[in-house]
Amino acid sequence: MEGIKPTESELEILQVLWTLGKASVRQVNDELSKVRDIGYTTTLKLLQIMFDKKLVSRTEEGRYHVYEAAVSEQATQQLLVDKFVDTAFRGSAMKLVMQALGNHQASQEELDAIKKLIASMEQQS
Amino acid sequence: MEGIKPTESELEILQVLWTLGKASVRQVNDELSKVRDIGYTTTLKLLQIMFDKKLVSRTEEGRYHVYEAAVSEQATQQLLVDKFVDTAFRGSAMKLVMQALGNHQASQEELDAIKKLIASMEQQS
DNA sequence: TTGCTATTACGAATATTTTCGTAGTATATT
DNA sequence: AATATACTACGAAAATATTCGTAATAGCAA
Repeated sequence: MEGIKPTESELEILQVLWTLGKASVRQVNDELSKVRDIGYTTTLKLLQIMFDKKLVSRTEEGRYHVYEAAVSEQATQQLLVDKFVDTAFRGSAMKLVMQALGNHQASQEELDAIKKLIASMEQQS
Repeated sequence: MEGIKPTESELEILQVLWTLGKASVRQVNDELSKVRDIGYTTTLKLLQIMFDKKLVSRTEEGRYHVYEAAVSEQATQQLLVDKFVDTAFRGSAMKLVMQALGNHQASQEELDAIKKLIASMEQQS
């Protein structure tokens, strides 16, 4: 079903599409341009490549194309986390969790959510 | 002080060096070969590139070189996590934590360690 | 000594990713 | 109608990462 890892640039675009839902090349490019220098045709080309890879879908809306993410944020993030744990943490997801947890600010709500998740994990075993 | 992100292949090599401590090109190559096909001169070249980038240091031991990681595992992982959180989780480390936590096995010891860490974070605020 | 082996240096081929120029086409504007 | 504008398609340049071949050198074995 899944399995193809987006490149950095492709991920950037997916972020935009996950936020906007549907978007024209122009809209995507406008969003990217807020963050960094990028030409219109670069964005276009990326979307075309992603279309070939089936990372995005598109519909002809009149004369234009409207793009949409074809992979879910959840599934993609899971894929990336899995690979990342392997390459950067030698397979230890918990080391990653500790590292991420230890070096970033977390609100009480977030901490509560994690505690709840841990509690539910302890149930199972 | 730091800041340069290793490529995938470079990270593979760092993993080996973090495990072995010091190692010759031959030793590093032997380790990599266990995992995937890679020629000796490829490993050599990578180590030379990493030496230029100061990711590894080396000493002349007789006629050959002995390499050693010049960046710590901790610091490198932190760098990678930071970038990863940005590109894959739009800056939300907690989303990463939840995702990693939710989809991997964790022993009771690991869960306890995380609970302890969370408790100490709650203290601070 | 002569040849075999293990090593380093280095250039360059290959592969991958990112970027953009140019051409073609359709719509809007004057 | 002529021109300007907004888009798509596509090839290819540029940038980055990976791979390996070849040459030079030093030690070792015969």
